[in-house]
This record gives sequence, C-alpha cells and structure tokens, in this order.
Amino acid sequence: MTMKYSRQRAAILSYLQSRKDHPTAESIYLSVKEEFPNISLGTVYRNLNQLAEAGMIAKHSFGALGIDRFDYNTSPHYHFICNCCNAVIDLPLENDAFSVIDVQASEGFDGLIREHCLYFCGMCKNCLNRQAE
Amino acid sequence: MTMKYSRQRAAILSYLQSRKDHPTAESIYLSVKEEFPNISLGTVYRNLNQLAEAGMIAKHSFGALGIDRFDYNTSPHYHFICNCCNAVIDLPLENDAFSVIDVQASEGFDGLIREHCLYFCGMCKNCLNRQAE
DNA sequence: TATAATAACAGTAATCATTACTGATTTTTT
DNA sequence: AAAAAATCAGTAATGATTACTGTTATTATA
Repeated sequence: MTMKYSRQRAAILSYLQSRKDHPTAESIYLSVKEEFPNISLGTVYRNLNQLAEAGMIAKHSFGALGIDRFDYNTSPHYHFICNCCNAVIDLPLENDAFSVIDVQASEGFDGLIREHCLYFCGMCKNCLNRQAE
Repeated sequence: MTMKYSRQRAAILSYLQSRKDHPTAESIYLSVKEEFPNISLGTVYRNLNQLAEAGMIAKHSFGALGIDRFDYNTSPHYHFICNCCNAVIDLPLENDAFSVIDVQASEGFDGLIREHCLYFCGMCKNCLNRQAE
C-alpha cells in the first residue's frame, strides 16, 4: 500500500517537527484542528501510526503514563517523565554509557535481546521550583 | 482505611506467590475462579491494586505490552519481554551494573531523578527454538 | 456471644485511549 | 478527463481498567 500525499498528514508531521515536548495524539489533534477544523481524531491516530510505521516519527508507550507520546526525533535517546506534571523531556546520556547495556544483559540470559526501553521518573525543574514557593 | 482480611485477597496473593511468570489480572482471575467460582474481575483488580499500594506485590506497566503484569517479587530486578509470545521473564543483571544509572543520568539533567524503568525486548528461548524447526 | 460498624464482595455500568468501519472526498495514474 | 485507489470525517466498537450499588463477610464492641 503506497503512501499517498495528504494535507492532513503533512500538517501533523510539520506540527510534530516544531515540538520538543513529545505531544499526545489528542494535543496534536487540537493543534492541527486550528488549520483543519474538520479533521477527525481517528485521522490523527491513523496518520501517526502510519508515520511511525514508516520510521518517520517515533511512538513512545511509557507504562508510567498510559498515553502514547509522539516524537519527530527518531534517533535513539532517553527520556525523563515528571510524575508531577507528566511532562516528557529528553535526557542526554553519555553516548557509550549504555551502548553495552544489551550485551551485558545478554550474558545472563538465554534468549535473544534486540533492544531495551529505559526512561527515568521524578520531578522536573519547573515542578521543583513551584514546590519550593 | 485499614485492610480487613478477605479469602479472595488471600487466594490472589497465594496464587501470585506460586508463579514466576508475572500473570495478568485476567489470568489471575481465571485461576482464582476455580476456587471461588463467583469471584468478580473487579474484585481481582481492586485487590491487586490494594496489595501493590501496600507494597506486598509489584505492578508492572510495560508500554510494549499495554496490559499490566503482577509480581510477588517486590525486590528491584529487571525483565525481558518476548515480542513473539509476550512472556515476561526475570532478567538477572550484575548487582551494581546499574546502581549508578540514576546518578549518571542526573549529571546532564536539572530535575530530580527518583527512579528508572528498564526492560529488554527480543525473542525468548522457546520462540527461538520453535522458529528453528 | 450477640450486635453494631465497616471493609469487601459480586455484578454491572462507565471510562478512556485507541482502533475499526463506512460512504464520501482527494490524490494520483492512465 | 476519467478511472483507480488511498485518505478522509464521522461514528461505532474495542479492551483494559475503574467506579458504582445493594448485599455479604469480617472485625470490634458491648
């Protein structure tokens, strides 16, 4: 099934490109709705999945959140989730600090490890400040 | 709200203690149902959450699965998820290999990191063998 | 040991994110 | 320009989980 151009999909991709906060399908829907008042939430979901399938965006399913987040940045990197405001923030780690993580895990395990999922939880800077007031 | 004894909760806890495969609420329900034919799925969920809240069991929400898994083993340890059969298997890691992981992540981040979630994905031994046939 | 207080129950309805369906509309190809 | 096919908007369905309600089991009190 070849991918045909659509204005809605282009708008979704363009919006995602402009954000660094890993928006949800719902918030993408609300934003794109300003340009396309008739767009349907189902259309947003369908296109997000299509784009993720094509490797053009990343879909993150953090168990701690329960709601999927989407990311224009497809290069492998880690995330921090604020337990207070549910913000998802990029977290830079030493490049090779965890490049050996799968190899290391494989040593004590008799299956095939293909990848890992790692994210951090706590309180973001904003919430820490707000709490200190 | 003090916790009052209940035969259903005792059965749920006892069943969980006997398993190492991190069962779902649904499968716990089906098993406990053999002893308590009238038990309700809602009762299973309510008690599992209560036990998790009390720190007597662990609730794991792996984004890769979408369904919660429950664990009698509350000591911190890591898991492997088979993308083929969805099995959740304990994965032993060198004790101190990742004890510094939160500290290391904190270095490049200006929020407060309290914990992390790490799990591995791939293909388990059984599925590898089945595939080789 | 009766009884009063209340947590827990079974059964069922509601929630919420996400996916599937359908007839109409765009986009692309011929 | 017209045919073929992907995409759409709108809506219904799904599936895991939670909330509600009148009844029952457990615990505390007299």
